[in-house]
Amino acid sequence: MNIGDVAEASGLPAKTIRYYEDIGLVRPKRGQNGYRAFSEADVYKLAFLSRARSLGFSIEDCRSLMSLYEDRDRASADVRNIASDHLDRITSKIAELQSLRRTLETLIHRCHGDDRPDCPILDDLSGSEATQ
Amino acid sequence: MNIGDVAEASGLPAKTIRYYEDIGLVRPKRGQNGYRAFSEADVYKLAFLSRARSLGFSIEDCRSLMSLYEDRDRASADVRNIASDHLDRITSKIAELQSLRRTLETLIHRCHGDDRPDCPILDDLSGSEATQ
DNA sequence: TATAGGGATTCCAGCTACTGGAAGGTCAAG
DNA sequence: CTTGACCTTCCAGTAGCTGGAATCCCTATA
Repeated sequence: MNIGDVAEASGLPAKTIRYYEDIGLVRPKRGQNGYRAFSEADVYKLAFLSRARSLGFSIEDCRSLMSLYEDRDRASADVRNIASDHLDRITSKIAELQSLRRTLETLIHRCHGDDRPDCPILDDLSGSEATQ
Repeated sequence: MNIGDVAEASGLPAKTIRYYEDIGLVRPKRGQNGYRAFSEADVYKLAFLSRARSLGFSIEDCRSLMSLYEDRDRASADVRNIASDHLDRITSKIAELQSLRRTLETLIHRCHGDDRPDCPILDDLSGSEATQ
């Protein structure tokens, strides 16, 4: 299979697939013409990567998950740890963004938003008023 | 004021302040020794930037906010628009992360997390089961 | 057979917003 | 005069791609 077909099958752009090869996530063979020749297993791996990335796992997480996936003797706890850590990061990111949102909502609410020049948002940013 | 003092006063690392000068967010004068010589206004600007960045505004947002801040005739609506757009981005990011979190929670919950090799998380990633 | 197109290849650069580090200049204290 | 803290510039790297240029390969049609 050529890269174009694999791109379609895995849902990843060809550019991304080349990049994944660069960083050693997949190692397709090469045909005589120099084209990458992907096996079914490669396509599978790329689909796996696509799904894992869409779940927000980092490339390094994906690398670990892939090697666990390929290790038929791994403990499911290892996988769960990676996922749990990821979940924790997501949870704190959500909390952080929610706090930000509350602050912004307050500021926006206080700003009359017309063509007068005085603006509580800028006042807050400049430190002349304490918010948050 | 030298960069070290400004760093302390504004809460930004010296490296970051130099970077902000590079990209034209501040333009401190220079002393005879080549050191940056920051005015009170510069310190003010940097504190403004620090606060805006901590609220998650992008550098380009900050650039706009700063120029609005310096324009005594600007309409508060302009500021409010930037802040509202930012709020919208934050809101959708939160929703996205929450959806991710739900999926991950489900997967983690289904994984027994012991030293047996079978793992629903990897099964999902490999596409052998439909989740989400 | 020439050519046109659609793919494939490599490599280089750029995105965001810094951050680390090296090599060196400056200043104040002792 | 030396020491150490501070400052300078410049280069490279972070994450994860993405765009683009120059070139090559394959297939089909005139």
